[in-house]
Amino acid sequence: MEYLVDQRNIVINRASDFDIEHILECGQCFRFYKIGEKRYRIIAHGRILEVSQTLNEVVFHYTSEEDFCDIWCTYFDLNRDYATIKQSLGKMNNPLHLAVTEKSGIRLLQQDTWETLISFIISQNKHITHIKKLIEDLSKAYGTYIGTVEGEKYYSFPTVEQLSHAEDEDLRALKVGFRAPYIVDAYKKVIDGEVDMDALIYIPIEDAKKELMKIKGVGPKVADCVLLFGARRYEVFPVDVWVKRVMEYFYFNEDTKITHIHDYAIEEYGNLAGFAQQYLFYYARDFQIGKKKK
DNA sequence: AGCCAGGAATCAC
DNA sequence: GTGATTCATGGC
Repeated sequence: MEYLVDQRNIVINRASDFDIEHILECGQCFRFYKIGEKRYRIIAHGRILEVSQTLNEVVFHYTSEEDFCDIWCTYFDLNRDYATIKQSLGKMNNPLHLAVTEKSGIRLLQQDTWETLISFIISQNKHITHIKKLIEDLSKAYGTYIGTVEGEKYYSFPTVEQLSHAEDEDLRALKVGFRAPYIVDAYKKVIDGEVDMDALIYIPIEDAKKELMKIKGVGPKVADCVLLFGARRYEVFPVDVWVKRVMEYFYFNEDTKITHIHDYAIEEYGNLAGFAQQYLFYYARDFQIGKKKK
């Protein structure tokens, strides 16, 4: 996308298929804070960024042209043509058309694989609000101090090395509960090379999934999330409670096994499965699709 | 107040 | 191999 440099702000006019609220609130990332209407503070790649959006423009605040080109352009996936993706998905069937229309500003962030691994290990059986808190606490305890904005101190997500200083009991003190040994197993296997995070980007998708599932506490769903949100493997389809509900609601009309939903979606959506999943997930969660009323 | 959460390990058969 | 139970915690 074309952009302007305005002092320390980068301004994108007529940003297409970009809604900062959709991008951040769709459940793919956790380290962001809403500080106003369509204005967010984001912690990523060891930096603090603010993004605001109005009808005509998106502004990346307090950054440089260098960081915008080297980091944020990639992070926000700005060079991908989402209009074509949505067009392809939208004409597949009605539910997808509905989801991509309603959540038209989603872009899949290119996040750090290590951060997504630990984040989604933590995510299991938890509400998103609590996941965000735990990741923030983990960053405060083991990450690097980045800076202070409006009296608030911010810390980067801990590296493998930094997190390796946390023992099981330290992690339990941070209230990660039964996930503590999972986090320990993750950094051990990454440090000793038993799990190669860098290879996830290019090895065959089934091998990549198996590689991640060597780690205790990493099953099919967490592995798929790491591959989709960190390793930009768009051919996966993570199935969580919301995706299960929305797929049953729109496609199956009865209780359906997760494995069947997964295999069906992979077949149906092909190399756009990951994108389809994210539109569906956000749509389902926002509108509480398929959730039992009290 | 109690239910449930962007699941996975473990156990029972 | 499939299905039920358990796990730790707190937001809603």
